[in-house]
Amino acid sequence: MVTKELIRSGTTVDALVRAIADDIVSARLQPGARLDESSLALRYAVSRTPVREALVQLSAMGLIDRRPNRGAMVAQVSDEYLHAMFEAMTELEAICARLSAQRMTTAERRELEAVHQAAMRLVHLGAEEEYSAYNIDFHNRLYEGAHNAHILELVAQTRSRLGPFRRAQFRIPGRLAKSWQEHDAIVTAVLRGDAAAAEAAARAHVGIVSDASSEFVHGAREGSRNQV
Amino acid sequence: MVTKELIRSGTTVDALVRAIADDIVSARLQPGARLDESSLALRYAVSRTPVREALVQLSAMGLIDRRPNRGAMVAQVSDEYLHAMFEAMTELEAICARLSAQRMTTAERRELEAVHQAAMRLVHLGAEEEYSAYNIDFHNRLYEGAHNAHILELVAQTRSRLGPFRRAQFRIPGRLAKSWQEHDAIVTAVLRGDAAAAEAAARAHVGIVSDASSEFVHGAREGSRNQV
DNA sequence: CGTCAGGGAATTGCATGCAATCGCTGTGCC
DNA sequence: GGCACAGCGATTGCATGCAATTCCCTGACG
Repeated sequence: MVTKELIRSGTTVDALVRAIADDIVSARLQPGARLDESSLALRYAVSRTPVREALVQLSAMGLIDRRPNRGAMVAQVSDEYLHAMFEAMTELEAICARLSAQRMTTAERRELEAVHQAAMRLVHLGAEEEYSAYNIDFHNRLYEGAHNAHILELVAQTRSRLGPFRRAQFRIPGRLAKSWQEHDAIVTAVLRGDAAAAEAAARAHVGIVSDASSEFVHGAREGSRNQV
Repeated sequence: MVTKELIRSGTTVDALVRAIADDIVSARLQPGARLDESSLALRYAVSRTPVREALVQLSAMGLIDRRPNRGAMVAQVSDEYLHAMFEAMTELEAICARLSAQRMTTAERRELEAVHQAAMRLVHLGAEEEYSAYNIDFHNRLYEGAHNAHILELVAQTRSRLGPFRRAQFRIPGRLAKSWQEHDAIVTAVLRGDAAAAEAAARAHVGIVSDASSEFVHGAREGSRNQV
């Protein structure tokens, strides 16, 4: 393992959290991998103290599991818990869509539609990378449109924990067009201020994403069963 | 400030987290109060290292705010954010009620009804303390009946952060009977497996609790306005 | 041959010490 | 009289060292 330069923007601990979280979300560190303090300290050229604090934070985020006197490991997410997170995400998306339909300002609605319409081009081009960026932007707008800071936090948390299981969503053929059409249904309902329709559309949308990701996960795991 | 004996069941850090969190939730430590590491270390007769780790955890829980090189203070919750938390709680309760109606096992349904029916006596007696315990039990059963571990976590988090603002709910005259009747509507719907009715009943119930607590908070603050 | 007890290495948990940063106060200048 | 800057005290941030716990390996006994 090569020694890494730590980008110290802010405190050392924050930088460590970002670095390790990134390694986990990007699957460079796989679930179950042990994280011993000395190695991490050596690797990032810091002492064990900030490493420990970073591990505490990562544990609070749910990205790692820490047991007293037993060290830390990348969180093992059971199939059951993974399903629970996707289900929770579906519910949160539905709530945000409903509240967005009720509460978005005129400016927010206008921008949502603009971003969404602009993305139609990406579908035709089949630009997966760019569409993925738009997809994140689109959902963030729905989360923020709900005008509820706490729900925004719950969403952010759940999303970050789902991070390791979200890749390759748009690799499935035809997924881009389907996603855009589902977004379109949400946008239409939100613009009309139709809360019930927005909620229903959001629920249908995320449900499909969940299924796709879930299948991917099962494939990648090659049938192994894990527990929390 | 008197030195406290720390009940070390588990690790020192966990005990510290529990002790400090309890002080915050029980309002012995008021929002905005500074938490300097040396004082806490002295007070609980430990070194600054475990205190720091405890503060990191409390910060992750949202109970305190920590700024680099500036120390920690008990979280200042703005009225807006407080409202957001109550609204989020309403949504979570609604989800749990709906899922409980769909998913509770026969045993869970039976126990829910038994606990609920037994509490009728407490209403007649006006036993606020005991009713409060039943209330927590009742809601926990709904949260667990949803059979979704992640949503359970989101609920636990939100509840703990709402802790400081939840006291004295049942001091309002007639609140016990009203609460029980609202519970009754939820129980009836859940037992029937009527998801929509359960969700609606839960939404109505928590909404009222929120209002009651919110009023209490405003009174206690004597009109002072805070920010996150 | 399997099981259990004991000892040692490795790792975590906590204490302590030093360096760095922040905020406050006092002084000088405009 | 007010504002800016420098120095100082206090507090946080990080490094290091020691104590405590766990885990694993070895060996003896059933």
